[in-house]
Amino acid sequence: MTAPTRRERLRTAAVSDIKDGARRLLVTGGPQAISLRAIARDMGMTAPAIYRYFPSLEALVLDLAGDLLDELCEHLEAARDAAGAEPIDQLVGTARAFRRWSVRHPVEFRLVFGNLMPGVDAFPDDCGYPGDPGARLGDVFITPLVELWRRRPFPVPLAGQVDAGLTEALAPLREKHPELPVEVACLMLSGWTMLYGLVSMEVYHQLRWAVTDPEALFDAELAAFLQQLDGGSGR
Amino acid sequence: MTAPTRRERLRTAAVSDIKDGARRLLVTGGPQAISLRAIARDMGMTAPAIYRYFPSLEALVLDLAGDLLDELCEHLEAARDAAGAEPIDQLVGTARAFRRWSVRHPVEFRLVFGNLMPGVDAFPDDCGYPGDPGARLGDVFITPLVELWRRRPFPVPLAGQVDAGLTEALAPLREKHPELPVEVACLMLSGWTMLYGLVSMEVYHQLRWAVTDPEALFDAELAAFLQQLDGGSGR
DNA sequence: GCAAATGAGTGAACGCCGTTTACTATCGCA
DNA sequence: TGCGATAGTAAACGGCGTTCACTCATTTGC
Repeated sequence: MTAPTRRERLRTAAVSDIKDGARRLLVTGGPQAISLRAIARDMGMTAPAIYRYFPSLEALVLDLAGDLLDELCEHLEAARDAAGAEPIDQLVGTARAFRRWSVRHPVEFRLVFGNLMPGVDAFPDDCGYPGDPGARLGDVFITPLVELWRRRPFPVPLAGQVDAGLTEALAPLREKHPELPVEVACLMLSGWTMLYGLVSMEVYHQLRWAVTDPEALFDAELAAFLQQLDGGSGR
Repeated sequence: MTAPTRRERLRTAAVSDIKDGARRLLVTGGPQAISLRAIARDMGMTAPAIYRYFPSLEALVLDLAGDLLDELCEHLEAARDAAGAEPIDQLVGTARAFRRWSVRHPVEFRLVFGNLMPGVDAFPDDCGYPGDPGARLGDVFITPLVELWRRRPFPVPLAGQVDAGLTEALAPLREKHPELPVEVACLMLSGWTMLYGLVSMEVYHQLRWAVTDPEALFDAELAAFLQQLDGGSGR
């Protein structure tokens, strides 16, 4: 690892200037407002210059989405680490942080999770390799849950009710966490579905017909879910 | 109601031709591929002619989204009515039909639920007035559940655990269905969250990292939810 | 039956956009 | 000092939504 040359410094500065401009446009005008010409205008440049740094607009947006996902993951990891040593507290903190970030950054949430372009997606089909941002997001939630199960296996609902077909269908998830019984994997997915469903409905304003304060609903559903993981510990 | 004039017939025919073209572009190229010029080209016309029928591209897409939502609702109502007289069977049929339609029409699902443009949304903030397509979608699921509760109130989880804040937050939903206890309203929302979350994750390919066969997971989660509504009936 | 009004459609234009190409000036290194 | 790599430019192409002035057929009212 050698010191970056002057050229390299200028280049990375330009790259981050471009991405800053893209994000500014994203936040003020939505994903559609990101355009090479507008970014270049803001920087006092012409549009073709950006092609020295990104092969296309789509590549730029993809890169930006990756940064945003990283930012979200750091936010979540910080919240988890600040929540104390109890895995269940870590789950509460991480879930609340996920909602908070999403509600405060609705446009960014849309870019990362909204499947706006093919390829811009927090969940690539194959997110197995280490360092993959999708896997990183998953791990923030999975790690405390696995630790909770390791410390004190809780009485899992539906024990023994999961049939062979579902067991086989869950193969990708189970390969990554062979230590978990299939019922726990199932419970985990159900929790993630609830979390993702509630947050995206709130971000997209699809709960207003039913609920005035989405946070109250979120906290209640979160508590109900965690109760399932808390086999008679008397909390 | 008088018979439509020749002019009116030609006009409605042109309108539906335009929307057919828009949908064809939507299905083959995604929401971004809908363009006035492409629609006009397919019809052997020029783009400005479409402004005789729609005030803007956005209005056209909004109209198309409304049609698609109606189509989905009809699909769901047909499935519900075909599921027999038992409310719980109706819920199974409707939920499965929702997943089926969404998986088979992923681009349409995206246009209706994906919040692509401000205003294109199955869930307007105020969907109270009768005939509203958003309310119609809700009713397909709510009606059987209300009927189930009317026939045989089931032991509801969390009975008495819902605090005043959540009760107040659920006001919009409860005003529409005052006969339901707040715990049932809460359960209903939790079911819808699961349904919507699972289906949109499947449509957006955000489950591939965990599951090979999303239908198996869907059926399992659906069964687990319905079990909560089925207080000891021994089904 | 004929003139006026209405409606549908066209072509040209404006200002956006992504992207490519050819060209120029600058920077870093030998 | 000179040379290659790099960053930037201007011009152009084709596509887009939208507006405007205009033509032509159809309908309507007298």
